[in-house]
Amino acid sequence: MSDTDIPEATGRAPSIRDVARLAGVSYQTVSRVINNSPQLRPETAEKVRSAIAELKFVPNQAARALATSRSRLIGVLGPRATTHGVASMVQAVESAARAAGYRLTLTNLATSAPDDVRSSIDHLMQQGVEGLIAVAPQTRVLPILDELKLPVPVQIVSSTGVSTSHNDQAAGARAAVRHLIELGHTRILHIAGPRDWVEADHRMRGYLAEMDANDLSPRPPILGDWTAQFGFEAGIELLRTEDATAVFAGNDHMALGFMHAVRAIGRSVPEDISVVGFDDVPESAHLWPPLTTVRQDFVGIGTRAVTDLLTLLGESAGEGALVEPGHLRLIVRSSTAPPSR
Amino acid sequence: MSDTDIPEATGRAPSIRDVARLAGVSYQTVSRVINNSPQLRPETAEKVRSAIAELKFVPNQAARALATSRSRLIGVLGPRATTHGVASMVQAVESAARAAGYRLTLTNLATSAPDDVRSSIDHLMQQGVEGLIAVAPQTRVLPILDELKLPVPVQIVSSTGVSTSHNDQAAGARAAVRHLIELGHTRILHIAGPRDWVEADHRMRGYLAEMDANDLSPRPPILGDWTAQFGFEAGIELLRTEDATAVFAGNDHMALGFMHAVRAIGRSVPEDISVVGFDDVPESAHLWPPLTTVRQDFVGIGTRAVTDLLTLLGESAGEGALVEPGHLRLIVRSSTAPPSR
DNA sequence: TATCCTCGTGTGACCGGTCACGTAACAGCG
DNA sequence: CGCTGTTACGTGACCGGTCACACGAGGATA
Repeated sequence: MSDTDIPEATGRAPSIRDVARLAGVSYQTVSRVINNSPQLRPETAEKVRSAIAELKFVPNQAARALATSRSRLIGVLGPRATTHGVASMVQAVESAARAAGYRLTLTNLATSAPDDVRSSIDHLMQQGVEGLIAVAPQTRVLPILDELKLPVPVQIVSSTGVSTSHNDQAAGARAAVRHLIELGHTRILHIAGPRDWVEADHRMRGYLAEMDANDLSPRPPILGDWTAQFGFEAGIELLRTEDATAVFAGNDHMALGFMHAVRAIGRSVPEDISVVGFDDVPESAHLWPPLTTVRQDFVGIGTRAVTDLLTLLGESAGEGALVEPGHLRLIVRSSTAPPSR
Repeated sequence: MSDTDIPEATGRAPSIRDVARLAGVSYQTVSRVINNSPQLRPETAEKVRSAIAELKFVPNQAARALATSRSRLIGVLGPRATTHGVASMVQAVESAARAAGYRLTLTNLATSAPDDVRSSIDHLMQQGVEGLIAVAPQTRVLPILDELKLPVPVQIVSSTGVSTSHNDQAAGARAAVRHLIELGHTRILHIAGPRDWVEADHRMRGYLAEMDANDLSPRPPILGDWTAQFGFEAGIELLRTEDATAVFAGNDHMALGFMHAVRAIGRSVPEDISVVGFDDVPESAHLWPPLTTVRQDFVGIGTRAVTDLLTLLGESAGEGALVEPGHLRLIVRSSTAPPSR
């Protein structure tokens, strides 16, 4: 407001040198202020800060990245899915990353074909990401990730658990199947997720393991695509050919579609057939009948993936230490009951 | 493979000067190759390309952004919602942006409180985004966007339609309500979305307008939060106090919760009460009863938002011209029927 | 044969920060 | 009073690209 009303009518955005000139200091001092270096007289810092405010100066991240060779960018590789689980995990990743001062760049796989995967990863790498988070990757994505030998750390975040080590995912599936067994069911089917999803695989293995542990013979799982539509179609088919009293579906959507099929052929859940889902999407409590399912801590998993990745990046664990994501938990509602026959 | 097996054991990534040295040309020539300038002898280009391949050279985007003052970055401001609609739009935005050679950076609003919104937008601006896409913003976000006078173009993408001009959103709501009226319903309730969502507002207005146009007195809409849980609770309450034969819910989830409430008090859909939703999430066809709803072209809307933004950024419209997103369409299923009384 | 133009390529400066120093001013100390 | 150490700041080079321009070779033209 001293000499001109408009401090800078120019086209380009102000740089630290513009700020320095206005504040009457050197550009290095401005740099110190924006990095809050302790070695500054408070009055100097204040002068600079007001110059920054006056010019509406915003540090140029590209320049900073260039000078420091640190992009503070994390790439997210998401699947082509619009489910509650995936969206929750992505959001959790975003807020955790932002809280830690990292930016996020997002790509979604068009398909899981190797070329697509490679091109998505390329796109991320070209941006100079410092780390990669693969959200709920299909199994065929993993070998590609390996084979590419990326120069940055990669973290997998799936409901399988953050790292491949604690896959209590299978445990969740076993709990679901055990619940059915304890109710007295013996002829239990499994509608699984797509062949190439890690989650699908683990849940299927949980089903097989639990059946086996109880000396029940599992039926070969049907491989679906996570959609209610598939659950419906598979249900129509299965109910014609199989004589089962219970079904464990790989996710809530397929369970929903299956329940539709049960009704469509004039039978009912849980009187004629029990159904268990997986995920506990927010709608599951309100389906008809309310769905017994396995709840997951999507947010905890996503958050944990970021803290783990940051550790890999040599970031101090920081506040909050490492929070263990909540465990999988069986939620019993009314889609399951003892068999009537 | 000539002198050393490992072309470059060094720590830093190769730069155009490294490539130039290996190819025996100047760094400028390398720059021309990666920008495929036409003024190059094919053999020279080939030499450079093989050097690039050998060194696994990847252009540094930060340096490029710095030199050109173009970040080719688009910021996405998403709401805190994990719904199918939002996720679809974000994915559509992502693939359209990538196809046009832009990168994407993502932020999710923790809440719609002004400070949160400002901080999210700041975070995006600090990254030097060239444009902003606000996905399904709450109404209170819009004035903030205005007030901030951002130096970059902003595009809203909501099911309201891409720009504020073609909000056939209200038309979708009117079609839903008209459907109920044509079936013979007169006492029609509306469970709306949250007060501060643009979508909620438009759908509510559509409800009011259509009731009015048919000389029916609308009941004051209940403002919900998009969740099935709310639909359930509101249903329990409404069914006790109101004497209606039909309900138009602001989205499918609330409709689902409402149907749960209807059953919970021992009545049934559509015999005792008809229900219409909005969005047509993939599950709606498999609910019990299958839900009459209004389908939206989320992907079309998201894609269109990007092409519009790119036009604002002075990008040639490019191939594919401007595709008009599909219109809203009423999908009649079995949750609606003529009133029995 | 001198002049001009075009094509293909090289040179220096610059984008906006950061880093490693250099250097005044002032204190404490023997 | 000279020496060293610390504090608070300034200077030059550099990160890895792009841009404007320079320049030599060769063909067309006068």
